Amino acid sequence: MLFSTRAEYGVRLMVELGRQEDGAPVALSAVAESERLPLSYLEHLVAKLRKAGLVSSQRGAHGGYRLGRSADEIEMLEVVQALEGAIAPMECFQADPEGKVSCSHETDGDQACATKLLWTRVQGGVTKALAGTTLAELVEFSDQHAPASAERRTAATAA
Amino acid sequence: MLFSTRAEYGVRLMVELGRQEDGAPVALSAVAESERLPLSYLEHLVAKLRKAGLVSSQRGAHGGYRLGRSADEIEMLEVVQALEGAIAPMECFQADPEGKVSCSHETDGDQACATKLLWTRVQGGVTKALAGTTLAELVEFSDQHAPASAERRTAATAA
DNA sequence: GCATAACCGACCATTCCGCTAGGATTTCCT
DNA sequence: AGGAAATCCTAGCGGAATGGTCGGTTATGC
Repeated sequence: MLFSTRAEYGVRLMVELGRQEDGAPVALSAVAESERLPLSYLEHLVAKLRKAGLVSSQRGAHGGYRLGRSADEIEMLEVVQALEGAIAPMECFQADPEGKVSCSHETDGDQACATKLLWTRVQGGVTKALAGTTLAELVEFSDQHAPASAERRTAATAA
Repeated sequence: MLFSTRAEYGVRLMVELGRQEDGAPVALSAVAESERLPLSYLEHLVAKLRKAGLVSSQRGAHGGYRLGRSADEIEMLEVVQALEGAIAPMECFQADPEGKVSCSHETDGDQACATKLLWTRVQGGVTKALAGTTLAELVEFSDQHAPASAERRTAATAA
């Protein structure tokens, strides 16, 4: 498994927030209910998203969370990074912002273990996929394939 | 971390085997020494590679391991899969051979959670990177950047 | 027959994952 | 003023995976 459920749950959470057209904050309990995820676990995840500035919060009654900025300005790389930590294919692997990578096995002047070539490509593949997808895309996809969710959320209280 | 040290060590092992031009089998202890990896742990890893047919073994004195086929016919996707198991970005995610994906959240007729779009892209990115790299490439890279390793191996006994 | 090596299975310490619990704090509504 | 509703924070916990170790068995060359 490349990623843990943190990324899965967190992305679901972000999509749910993105579906809210008006600026009204969404309570975490509503997200937990409609996505059927444990509320107290979501609290931990949303904390990471908040610290990364991807969501903003409003405390107190009728409070909740909203996106930190417009959904089409949020690329999923940021989201996954906030949830899972820096993305590296391997323990020894560290990439600086410019995409340059370094490997901790490169001690004693010994440059470039052979695996570096491979992990660099993998790293490139996954970051490209993540950075090339915006939250807005996922929200749109979600609206197309599950337009009933708005009603589901209100109907859930009756069930 | 996308992958564990299993992939790292296992790939290093494969590269080391690939550097052996003649068909002579390489003892695991030699690999362990020159790569400075724990021998008994390597045994477990090489077992997975053998079961996948990526290496063949010769038992007894002067035995060891050699590549199951030519290095340029081994794509790294196979290697990593053998070591880490099926590659899926997420727990709920399963891809059949044709690349079609299914998500376990798609129960009760509910098709396609929004995250599926994202994970499909990620999956594509990493498998493309892995499948597009052959062991031969890594071996060549290794020969270029650390041509001293052959001498290092024999000199290691003196050190 | 002995050294060398591949094999195999059990175990083990540490860390991570997924989640719960319990509280404190802020805010709205009446 | 005083709930109720919500975010926030810290601590813990059971289970699984990680990254090994160890001891023993089998096969093979010299």
